[in-house]
Amino acid sequence: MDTCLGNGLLEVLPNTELLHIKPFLEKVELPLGKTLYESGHALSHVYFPVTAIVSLLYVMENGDSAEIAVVGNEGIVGIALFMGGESTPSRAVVQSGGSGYRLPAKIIRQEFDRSLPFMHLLLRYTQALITQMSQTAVCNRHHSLDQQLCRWLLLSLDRLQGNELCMTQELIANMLGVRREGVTNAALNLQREGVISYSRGHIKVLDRPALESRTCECYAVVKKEYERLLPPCRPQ
Amino acid sequence: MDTCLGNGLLEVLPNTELLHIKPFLEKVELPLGKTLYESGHALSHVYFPVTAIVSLLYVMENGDSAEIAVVGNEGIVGIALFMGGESTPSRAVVQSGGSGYRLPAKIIRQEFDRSLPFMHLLLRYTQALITQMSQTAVCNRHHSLDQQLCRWLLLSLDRLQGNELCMTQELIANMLGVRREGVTNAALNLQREGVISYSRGHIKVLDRPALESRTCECYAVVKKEYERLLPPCRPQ
DNA sequence: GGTCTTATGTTCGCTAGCGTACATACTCTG
DNA sequence: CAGAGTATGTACGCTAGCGAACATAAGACC
Repeated sequence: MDTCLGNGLLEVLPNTELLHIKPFLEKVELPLGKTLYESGHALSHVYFPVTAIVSLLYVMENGDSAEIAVVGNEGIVGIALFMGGESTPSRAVVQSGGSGYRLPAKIIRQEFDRSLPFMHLLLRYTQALITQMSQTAVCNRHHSLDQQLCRWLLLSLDRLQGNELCMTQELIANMLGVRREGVTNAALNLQREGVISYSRGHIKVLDRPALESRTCECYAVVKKEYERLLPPCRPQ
Repeated sequence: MDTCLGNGLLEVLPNTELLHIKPFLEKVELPLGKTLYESGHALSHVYFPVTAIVSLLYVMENGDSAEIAVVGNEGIVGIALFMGGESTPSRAVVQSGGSGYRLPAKIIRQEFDRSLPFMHLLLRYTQALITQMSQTAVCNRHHSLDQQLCRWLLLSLDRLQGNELCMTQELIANMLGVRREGVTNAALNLQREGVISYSRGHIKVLDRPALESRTCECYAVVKKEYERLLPPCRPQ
């Protein structure tokens, strides 16, 4: 079925609009660790993740990094292409391997300018993304590593099927911009309480409500904003 | 002169586009502390600051706050109106009193959808704003209060004429999301070195290069991105 | 089955920034 | 010019998270 592309943005797109870009949509595998674009480099495609999750992260001069936002099958990677900048000072890395679609830069720009519904959809998504970025800033400022780990797990979980994710503590530390030992500590706390079980890169979430009760308000704010701005299914 | 509106976005707008919105542009005073919009409330206008500076900040449930970004005469306040969300989970507060223009929600939406040049301009600005937000997240994660104060002073300075700004340490602390005492400390350091002089809400920057050398890379990243995305003057 | 690599756990001293409490000092107002 | 209010300076103990060094353990590879 054409309607079951697996990416939220593509799925809510009216059929006429979808037909325009369909010929140029290319299914791609997005293996863990793959860099979709590099800071300052012009983008060649936008990506619509399906089962993959992509992290937008900023890498500092000294190598330290921090995640700005995360994109899954609800969104699109490469907003700079239709926003007009061609590039951003951040990097996009596949945080959880999977599949997705990509669309050449030229096509997305054409369609964006041509079709108001398409444009409005992408802009609403962009606004949701902005909220996520803002909340990341707030969270980085005010909340504990424990809380942030919960938020991060929940955001990732929402973008996956199932309750398991493959991710070493080292990688999570990179995303959160903290020490690996800090993540170990926070993860142990959660494990001791039976909220998750962790083993060499495999995290199983055993008690999601507990995770939600331990995280800060940031998670709920972002989630609510995504729900408000992005209707869950294609209009009939 | 029509070309001397004093707001960067309005000034680079082609004449034909400017004529469309001119009748609806209303000059307004923006006194210090005025709230232009409140978290979650639908916006009635967008604002184009001229001599004022506006802070976008998030206020947490417990009252703590954190600045997400700052907007001066290079930008526009209320992007949610054309991005499609109508509201945001943040608040816009005048951080430095002055003047500006405002435009009714309906007009900005109309013009945005009608005129591609106008749309592209606003979207490029929005991308610059996104960079500022991202960098705020990074800075909150990795940099010291001293560095962040320098960044904040520079960002504010860039949006003002002259080298003086009116701002108590209490207010700066609110923006940065830190304790007032922390700001006192950082400001004292700068004062001792002759970089600034501080007196009851009046900050004079005595040595801007010194300020730039003490701040983190975040300031330069944001500044460069604004320069890249927003041409400095109206095309002839 | 032994070795190598990678992932996770543990420890220790250190520092930035927090929370709190209070001291000073400028400025406005009566 | 005295007193109130506001802005800034100072001090002290506390904690989260850092940096570094090292210990254990689970797969992976031969």
